[in-house]
Order: sequence, then C-alpha cells, then structure tokens
Amino acid sequence: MSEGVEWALHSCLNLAWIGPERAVTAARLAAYHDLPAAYLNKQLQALSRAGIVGSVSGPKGGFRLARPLDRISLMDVVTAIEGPEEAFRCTEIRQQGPGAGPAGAYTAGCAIAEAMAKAELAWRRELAARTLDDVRERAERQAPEAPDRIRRWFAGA
Amino acid sequence: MSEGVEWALHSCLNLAWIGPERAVTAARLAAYHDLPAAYLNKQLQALSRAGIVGSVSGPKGGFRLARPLDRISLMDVVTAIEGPEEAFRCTEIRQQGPGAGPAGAYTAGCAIAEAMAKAELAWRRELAARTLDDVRERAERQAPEAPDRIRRWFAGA
DNA sequence: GAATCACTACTCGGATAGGGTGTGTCCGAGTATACATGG
DNA sequence: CCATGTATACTCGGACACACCCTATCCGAGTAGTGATTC
Repeated sequence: MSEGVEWALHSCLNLAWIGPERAVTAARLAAYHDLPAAYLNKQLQALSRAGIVGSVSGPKGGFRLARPLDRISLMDVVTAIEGPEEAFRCTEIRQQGPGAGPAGAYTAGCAIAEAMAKAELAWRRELAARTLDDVRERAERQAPEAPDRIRRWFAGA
Repeated sequence: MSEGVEWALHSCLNLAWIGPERAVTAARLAAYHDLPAAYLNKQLQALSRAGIVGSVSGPKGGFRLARPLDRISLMDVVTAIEGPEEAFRCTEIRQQGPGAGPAGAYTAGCAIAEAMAKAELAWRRELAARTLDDVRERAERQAPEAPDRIRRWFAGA
C-alpha cells in the first residue's frame, strides 16, 4: 500500500487538532514530521479532490478539513489516495487458451474472484466502519498532551 | 496485488482436478490458460518453497499438490506469492521531526496503525477461513462439467 | 483622507524526472529414460 | 537374454533484462495583502 496513506491520515488528525479557524500549508504539515513537502502536497491534492479537505491558494492559504472527523472514515482516505480499484482483480484467465469452455458458459462469476472479493469486502467494511474521530479519541487517551503540543507548534513561528 | 496470485490459485485447482497420480509441468499448466510459461514457473516455485506443491525435475517431472485442497487456505497461497509483510506498514512518522514528543513517550502503539492493522486482520481472517476446497466445491456447482474437461485436456497430447 | 490600482509575495495545482518492485525471459543443475555394450 | 554404463532429452531452479507505478521535484496559475498614486 502506498506510503501516502499514512501521511494523509496523520495530516488529517493534525488538521483536526489545529482547528478549522485557519488553513495550514502543505509545507508546514510536512515539516512537522520531516516529510518531503512537495510530495505531501500531492497527497493533500488527492484528499482535496475527494472532498475530504478544502484548499485555498495564495497567502494565508493552505488546507483545512472539509467536514468533521466523525464523518471521515478510514475507507474515505484510503480510497482518495489509492484509488477505487480492488486489490485483487480477476482477469478471467479461465476464459483464455484451450481451457476456455464453450462460449456463454461463463454467466456465473469466477469462484476464486468471488472468494477474494468477499475477503476484501471484509477489509473495506472494517475501514468504512472506523472513523477518524474514533482514532483521534484513542490517540488522545494514549497521549493526552499531544493535541496541545501540536496546536502550540503550529501556532508558533 | 500481484497477478501471480490469480494464476497460482487457478493452477492449484487445476492440479487438484487432474489428480495426484502424475506431475504436471509448468509449461502445460501455462498453456491451458495462455500464460507465459517461464513466469508461471516462477510462481509455482514460490508455492513449492511454501510447501503447497511438490516439484520433481527431469522427464515425467512437474508439480503436484503437496496436501489436500481442504488443507490449503487462500491465505496460504497469498502469503506464498506476496510475502508475509502487511500491506499497511507504519513508519512511525509521529516520531520524526519537530512533532516528535519526549523520548519514551511512545510505549503505546500508533492508533492509526492499530486501526489499519485491525482491518487487515479481518481480511486475513477471511482468507484463512476459506480453503481451496470450498472454492472448488462452489466452482463445480457452477460448472459441473469443468473437472472432466480439464482432466481430459491434460490427459491428452 | 479615502479610494483605486498596480505590484509583490505566497500557495496550490498539475506537469515533469528518477528509483524500486513486479513482470517477463533465459540458461544451467539435476534426473529419469532409452539405448548401446558387454557378460 | 540380462545387467550395466553412458548418452540424451526433459524439467525445475535461480540468475538476468524490461516496464510500469510509486516516489520525489519543479515551475506556472491564481489570490490576498501592501504600498503608491490620485481625486
């Protein structure tokens, strides 16, 4: 899985802790975790296209969350970065070569593809059920001082 | 996900239908679905290393299943081809840059990584629960004539 | 003094190179078969 | 005729190129602020 997913998730949480009052630039979000600024910008663009964050150009510009954390699921972020394609894609090799049966015999779906799709569905269901607010809550329970530290750092120079 | 997974799964089912009496060469398995023989051979090697299939060299050589289908899970095949690494790997960017808190503050796991790992666990659990024999049964119910057709083709020239 | 306008500085957005992993191919190591040879 | 040794053909196994996508970077489009200019 793309590394950008991890960056996007952390950045969303940071944006939430900073608050929606002012926009934060990609460069600043990147500096906070020592990430390449231009590349993080690319990931944030993807989040923007997906409607997860809003963006404004120019001075005082930057990114901010487009909706509250409890309305953003892990699935939303993963889909925004990785795309909507399934990990396992059936290429219907059963219909290729001498192994292909009579035409029209393949009305039923490939049993292998179905089994793989079912497993992937379980994964997606789990991701869709967990919102970023759940993650935030757990993170704050583990490190209660983190939100303040983050807010202060981003408020400073 | 690697395309080899699909090939490996179909090949395992084909091997089961052919029967354990004689070994089948990678070239023949590949020809059945019009796949590049040398590359399918590579995937079968991975299955061999994982102990899913057995291999013998020389004339009359080839591959055959190392154990019955009901003792081979989808997870086994995926792990054999893709490797044991998790799809989402946490690089602990929360400990990088100015955002890093005091040393020793990170005894608890990253909440993001935990949530992603839980989803992936659901996926793995589903794959581990489904055996190739389940898939075979469903496939035979959808196309009852397929096993005979496969057996005949591999028996022929 | 206030309004208008041009200028500047700053940020996102997409277009542009580089590297690593999957994809595809090739040749050598090893073995069962077939055949020639000798008893 | 039977046993033995040898040559041979065939297959797996790993080493070797190629391609595509992720990673990383740069420059242009657009905007808010600032200052000068004019009424």
